[in-house]
Amino acid sequence: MSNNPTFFDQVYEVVRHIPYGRVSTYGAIARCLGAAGSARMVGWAMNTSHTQMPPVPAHRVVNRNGLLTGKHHFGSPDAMQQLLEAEGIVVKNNQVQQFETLFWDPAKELEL
DNA sequence: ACTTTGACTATAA
DNA sequence: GTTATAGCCAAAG
Repeated sequence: MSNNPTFFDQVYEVVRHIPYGRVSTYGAIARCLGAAGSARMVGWAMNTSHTQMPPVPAHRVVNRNGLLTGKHHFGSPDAMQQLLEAEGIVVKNNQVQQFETLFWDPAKELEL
């Protein structure tokens, strides 16, 4: 158990706190961790999220435009969209509809 | 220890 | 509306 708590672990925890049927963005998560600007690190953390336990609902994390940028990193390129649709989220052209309504800001909902 | 990368974001043209 | 470029920062190779 030589795991040292890293930036990644913080990302995983925040992503797990994303409620059902909601989505968040990399920048919002990074900013919540006090690392505003490190949005790329959040995405990279997701890359190793599959090695984390419990699994991280990475499908609820999209880019700032509500676009499913990381869908290619799932088992199937459409897995992410199907997961989102399974939660009642409407996805069209790889973009989350009503994104601003479904957007869940950890720094606002979690920290408040 | 150094270089490359990467599921981003913001601004500019 | 798009495309291009720069900034960003921490982990992986």
